[in-house]
Amino acid sequence: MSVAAPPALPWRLGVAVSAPAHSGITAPLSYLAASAVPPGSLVRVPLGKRDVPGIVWACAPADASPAPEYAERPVREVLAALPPLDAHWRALIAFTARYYHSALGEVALAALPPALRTLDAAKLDGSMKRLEKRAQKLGSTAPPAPEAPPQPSAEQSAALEAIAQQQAGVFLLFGVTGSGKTEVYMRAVQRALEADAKAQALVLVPEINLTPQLAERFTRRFEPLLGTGSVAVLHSGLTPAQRLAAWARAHTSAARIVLGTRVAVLTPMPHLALIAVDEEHDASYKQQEGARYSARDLAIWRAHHARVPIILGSATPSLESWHASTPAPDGPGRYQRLQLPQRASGSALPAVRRVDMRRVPRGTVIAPPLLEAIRACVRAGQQALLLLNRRGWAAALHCNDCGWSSECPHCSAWRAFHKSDRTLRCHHCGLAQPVPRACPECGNPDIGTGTLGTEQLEERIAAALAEVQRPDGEAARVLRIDADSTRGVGQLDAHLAAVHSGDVDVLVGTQMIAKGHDFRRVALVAAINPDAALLSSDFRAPERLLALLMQAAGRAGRAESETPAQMWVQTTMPQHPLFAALARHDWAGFAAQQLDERRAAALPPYTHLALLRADAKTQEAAHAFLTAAARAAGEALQGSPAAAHITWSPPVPLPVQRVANVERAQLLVESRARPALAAALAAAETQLRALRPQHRAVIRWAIDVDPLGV
DNA sequence: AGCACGCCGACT
DNA sequence: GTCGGCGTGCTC
Repeated sequence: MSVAAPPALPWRLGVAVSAPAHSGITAPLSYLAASAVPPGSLVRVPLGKRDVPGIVWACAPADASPAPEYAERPVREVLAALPPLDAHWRALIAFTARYYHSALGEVALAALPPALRTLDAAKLDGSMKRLEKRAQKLGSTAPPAPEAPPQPSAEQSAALEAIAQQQAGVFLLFGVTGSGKTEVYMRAVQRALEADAKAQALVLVPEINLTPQLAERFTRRFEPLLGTGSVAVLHSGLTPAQRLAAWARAHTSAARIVLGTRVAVLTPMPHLALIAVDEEHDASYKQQEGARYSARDLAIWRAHHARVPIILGSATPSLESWHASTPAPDGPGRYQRLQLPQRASGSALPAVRRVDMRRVPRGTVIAPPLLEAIRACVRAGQQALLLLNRRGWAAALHCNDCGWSSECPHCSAWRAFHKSDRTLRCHHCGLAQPVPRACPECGNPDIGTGTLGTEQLEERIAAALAEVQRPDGEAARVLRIDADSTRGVGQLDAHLAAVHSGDVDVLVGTQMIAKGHDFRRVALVAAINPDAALLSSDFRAPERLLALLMQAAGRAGRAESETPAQMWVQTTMPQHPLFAALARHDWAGFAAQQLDERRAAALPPYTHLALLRADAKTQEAAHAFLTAAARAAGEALQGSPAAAHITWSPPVPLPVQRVANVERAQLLVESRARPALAAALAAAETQLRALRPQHRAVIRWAIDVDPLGV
C-alpha cells in the first residue's frame, strides 16, 4: 500500500502584478506556493522571462478550486520583512481600480514606494533592519520643548466642535486665505491622536512646493508631543530611500501623521483616524497619467470606509464640494459646511481694480495706471507681484512676409520663444532648437512675436522701473519665478528667500507664485492677461481662474501695512461676473451662479462625465476606434436600465491634437446617474479591449473618469 | 509595460 | 555574412 505524496505546492495564490489596463492583465494572476501566504504580502513572481513584484490578493488550498488550463508557476519568494498590507488598504486599491477602470495591479504596485518594487527578500530584510535601527536612534533623541499653540478664534473653536461631535463624515472647511484653516487641521489632528495612542492622521497638500512649510509647522507642533519621527512626509521629490522610510513608518504605525501630495492618499495607515485635504479644489489632486484618480475623491471614500472624519479645506471650494455641502430643502447637505469668515490677522482683503484693456492702445502690456501703482509700491518699499500664466519670452514667432510660424514639427502647437537660452521650445514634447535669426523660409530678418510670456514681462517691467528707486536709494529689483527659473535644485527656495528678505521689489511669475507661499510684504498683486484662461473650452475655466485670482489676492496685504493692499486685473471683459465676484471677494455668490448654469447645461455636479481616450497614428484611426467601441458598448447596454441615462458624444481631437507625432482623440460619456455611468464604462472597457486587435493604428487607449479639462 | 521573436538595411 | 531597426504578441 502506498500513500500518495502530498503536493509540494499545495497553496494557490492570486497575485496582483503591475500591467496597464490595455495589456489585458487586469485581475490577479494565479501562482502556487509551498505554504500559505497571507493576503497583502509582497512577493516576487516570474512573469514571462521577468521577475516582478506582486501583492498577494487571495490565498487558498490548491485543491479547493480546479486547476486552470495554463501551467501555474511557483512564487519565487515572499518578502516577509514587510508586514502584509491590511484589508482596508486592499479595499481602497480595489475600489480605485474598479472606479477608475484601471488594472488592479497597476494601482496596487504604483501605490508602493519605487524602492520596494526593485528589492528582493534579502535586500528588503536589510533595509527594514536599518530603518528600525535608525528609528530607535531617532526615538531616543529628545524632541524639542513644546511651544504653546495660538489661542483658537471663536470660529475655529466652533468648527472644531462640529468635527468633534461626529465620529465620521465630510466637513468642508470654507475660509479665505489667512483665516487659519491649518490651525483647524492641526487641532483636529491633535484631538484625534489624543483619543487613541495608536491613531494616525493623513494630511494632503496639492503641491510638492507646499510640503516643506506645512511639514515644518506640523513637526514643530507635534514632535514634542508624539516623539521625534512621528511626522512622515511623503511626496515624489524624495530620494527612493527617504520615500521607502517614510512609507514604511506609516505602514508600521511608527508615523502618527503622514503629510504628503497626491500619492500619499494610497499610503497604508493601519490606524487611520482623520484625514485633512488642504486646498481641496486644486486640480493637482487629479492624476493625469496612468491610473487617473482624484486623490481628494479617494480620500473621501477612504474616510467613509474607515469611518473617520475628513476635512476638506479651501477658500475657493470645488463646485462639487460646494454643491454637496449646500443644505437641501429637506435637510442638511451630504457634507457639513464650516465657515471661517475672518482673516486671523484681522487685515482686510485687498481692493480690486479692473483695467479695461479695450481702452488702452493695442499692444499695451501694462496699462499706465497699473504701472504707476507699481512704481508707487516700489517707492514705498513694498512688493508687487505680477501674474502671467505663460512661460518663455513669447508664445510663438511668425514671419509677416511668408507666413512661416514656429510650429512644432511633432505637435500641433507653437513652440515658444525662450530668450534666456535663445531656443524655440515646445512645451508639449520638449523639442528645443536654436532660435533662427531670420525667417527660415524666406530670410526675412524681421520675425514677429505672439503673446508675451514671463521672460519678456520681466524685461519690460525692469525697463519701466529703470528710474524708480526704493526707499534706500537702490534701483528697483525684478525677479521671475516660473518652471524655467526654478528648474535647478534649491532654486525655488533661493528665489523665495530673496522675496522674503526684501531683496526683490517686483516678482513676476506664473501661477506657481499664487499658491500658498506667504509673502508678507506684498502690497499689490496684478493679473496681467487673465482673459487667456477664459478662451479655453473647459467649462471649469471661470471657476479655476477665479480660484487662482482669489488665491493671488490672498497673497496681498497679509501683514499689517499702512496702505491698503491692491489687486489689479487687466481685462477686455471687465463686466464678466467672475471679475465682479473677485471685487466682492464673493465665492459663495459666484458658486451659486455657476451651479445654476451647470444645472441648466447638465454639467457636473448634476451629471457625471467620463472620457474614452485613444492615441493613434492618425486622427481617423483614433476616431474610428472610439466610435466603434462606443457603438458596441451602447448596443451591449440595450435593454438595461442604464441605457436610457447614457449619452455618447462623437469623438473629438484633443485641444492639442498631436503630441510627439501621436494623434489624440477623446469621446465624452455623460450620465445623470453614477451606477449607469459605471455600467456604461464597464461595457466600453470590454469593447475597447475586444476591438483593439482590429484597430492596428491605435497605440493605446484609456478611460478617464471624472475628467478635468473637458 | 517589458521582453521576446522576427524579418529587412548598412557595416566589420 | 551579422548587428540592429521596431512591428506584433504574450505574460499565471
